Amino acid sequence: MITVDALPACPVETTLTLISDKWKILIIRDLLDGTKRFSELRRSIGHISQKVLTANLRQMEADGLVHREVYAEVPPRVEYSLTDTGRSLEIVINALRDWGERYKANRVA
Amino acid sequence: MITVDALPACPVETTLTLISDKWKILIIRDLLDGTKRFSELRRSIGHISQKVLTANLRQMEADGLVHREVYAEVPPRVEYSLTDTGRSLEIVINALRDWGERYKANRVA
DNA sequence: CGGTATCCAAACTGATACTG
DNA sequence: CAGTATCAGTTTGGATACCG
Repeated sequence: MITVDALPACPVETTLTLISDKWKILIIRDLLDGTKRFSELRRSIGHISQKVLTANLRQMEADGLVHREVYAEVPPRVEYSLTDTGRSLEIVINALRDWGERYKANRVA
Repeated sequence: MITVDALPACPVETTLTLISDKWKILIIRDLLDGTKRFSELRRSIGHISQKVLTANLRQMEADGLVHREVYAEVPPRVEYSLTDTGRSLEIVINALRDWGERYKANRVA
């Protein structure tokens, strides 16, 4: 858990502290579509190792962005979803998406 | 220069390819205030080494985000500014800033 | 299935020294 | 001033093996 005191003064840096890792943004992008299991998430993100995905999800859970629900079944099932805070990042993701689309369009033009 | 062909299909990932490095976002944040010399930029960003700042600026120049102007003086003067494409990232930066402010406010509350 | 633990190679970073 | 070059130290990441 990143405490308030440890957050940088600049709000831009605050956000970067929480999601600058590129995987985190992709995790949020994919969880915006709804709850996903660990393996589903791994597949939808693309090329990410189990270790790195786990580490990212644990941090995001600690930071209050992601909710982790463990079902006591055999075989085990673990589902990940966005918290309200995590979902509020949709605005940021959309800004990234819009800009990426325009950048590509300009490059082709 | 990242060619169009090399850009990921997902526009979110395209944007990340260009600016996911946290320094790049801070560089853009600071250049949004106007043209800056190398040393000014280094100071305004905070704790960044000369090597890393140079490397980031070179890449951003190649990607068409930043303009580099060298003045043939002694001592030399090099000024960096945003291109139109670079400046268009202001929307993204603002989204990051707004979200960071809200996140901190909620943490305190 | 969804992890954790371990090892190792590769990437990044920081400090330092030097230059046009 | 604004770099480039080099090298050691730290981090990061992938591969593998094993567990509840």
